[in-house]
Amino acid sequence: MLTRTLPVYLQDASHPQAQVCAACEVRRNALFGALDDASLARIHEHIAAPEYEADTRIYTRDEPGHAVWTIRAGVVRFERTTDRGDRRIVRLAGRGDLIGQEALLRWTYADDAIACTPVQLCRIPPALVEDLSESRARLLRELMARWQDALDQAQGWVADLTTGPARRRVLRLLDALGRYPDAQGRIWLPRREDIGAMLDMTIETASRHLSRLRREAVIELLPPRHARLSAPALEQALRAADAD
Amino acid sequence: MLTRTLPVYLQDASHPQAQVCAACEVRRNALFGALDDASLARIHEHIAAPEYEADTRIYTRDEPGHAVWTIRAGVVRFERTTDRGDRRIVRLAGRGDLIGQEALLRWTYADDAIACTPVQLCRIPPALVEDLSESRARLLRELMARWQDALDQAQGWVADLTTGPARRRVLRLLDALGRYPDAQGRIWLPRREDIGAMLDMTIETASRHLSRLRREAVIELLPPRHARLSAPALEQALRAADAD
DNA sequence: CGAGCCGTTGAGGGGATTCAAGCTCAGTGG
DNA sequence: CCACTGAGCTTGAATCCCCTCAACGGCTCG
Repeated sequence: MLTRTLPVYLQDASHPQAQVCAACEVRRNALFGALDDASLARIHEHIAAPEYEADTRIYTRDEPGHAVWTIRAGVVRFERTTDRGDRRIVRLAGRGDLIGQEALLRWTYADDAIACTPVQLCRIPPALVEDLSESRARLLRELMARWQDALDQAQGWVADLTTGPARRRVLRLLDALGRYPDAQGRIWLPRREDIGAMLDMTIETASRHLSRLRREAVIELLPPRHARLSAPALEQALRAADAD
Repeated sequence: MLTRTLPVYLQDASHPQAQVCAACEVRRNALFGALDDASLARIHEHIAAPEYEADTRIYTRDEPGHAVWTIRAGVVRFERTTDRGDRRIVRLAGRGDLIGQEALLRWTYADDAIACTPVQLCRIPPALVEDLSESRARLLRELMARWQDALDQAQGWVADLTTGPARRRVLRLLDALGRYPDAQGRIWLPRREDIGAMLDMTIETASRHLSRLRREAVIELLPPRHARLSAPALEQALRAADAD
């Protein structure tokens, strides 16, 4: 059955994974669809095809990334735990998607990856991809790092800025804005309408909470569009909001 | 002043951008920090250093990407408009960050990028990066595409699944899950607790809205963990929820 | 059969939205 | 100089949606 769909020169390849890879129905949509059959033949022996049951963990956040995977079947979810302690699912991935790309940078995984349904994967060692891109490796690594940073930020945004009551979301936004101070140590404070667009709340709710934080001496409003934060007060307020 | 910090062989380079690039204080953290001075000298003449005032647009969603930028100073926000018509800010970027990476794939931009504060940028044509990575171009392109897809999904998650009242968020989740049907045309339906973790709501709220959608014949619950959607009813319910 | 997990439904309270009024401030023109 | 205007922000009151707390039913499994 299977061999009838294989190119002739692969029909009696020594390694059994050769047939699995060459016949893979998602290959044309998957990462290694970009490779020709000859290149594929060189690497297929290093690729495993593990399966996971529903609700089993594929990898764990902060764990060193030893593999990147392609999803051949099933649904995978990415989870994070907020400082407040509650679990947030920040993304889903399905057939044809690539997961654990951090491993190509030799980074630790940025999320917990867990099977939602029974899943079939292709497990690819990072060295395999690195071997294929020998030149300008440093620039490419930098580029991939930027991409991963952006993705990490986007997922962190979900976990931090869309979670919990309005006061907590405002505090976390101020914390994030505190990382971009200007020369005078002030932060850029968005218009209330923009805060609403960031945190999914009305301008009235944003205004009420900022006013309250001003009365609590967490923030000093410096209109227009600027403010000064009290780092200790902010940290304390964040801990209080996360504790509850 | 400036020339004193330059390597000798660059001090009298013909193109003025040579000095700007070589002296750039963010260079060691920025994308082209990975390049040596010789490579940098070859490309600097193609890099512009534009500035934007606050609240001006750097690029627009769906516009063909003709450049990728590094942020030298200031804060940039990424915006999307939900189907419902409201504006959502899905990410911020600051000094040292790379924005508009889609352009390296010759894709259109995935978001509106707008300056929050006055910003100083480095504008890099995609051809420059492509010239530097001649071999295995297709695999690298595939890889970058995966990265961008993941980022796009993460930002779309913010815009779609964390916006608006609970009923709307549940509907959008069902719509997303509808893209991963199994062989019987059923979808994987998360446990109520997982729906809560995805949409930032309690299991009771998730259950109430699913029950209501069942009574409205939008969804047929097939416990455990599965369901069947009525595509037309779902679409109609989505439009109704977005209209309001 | 009882224990435990998962899901559903109800009652009550609290927080966010909605609707509305009034404020500051910059720009404009009488 | 000051009235006028409009944008942005603040504050209040009423409403509504969602959360909290609680009880209960179906199901699996020891």
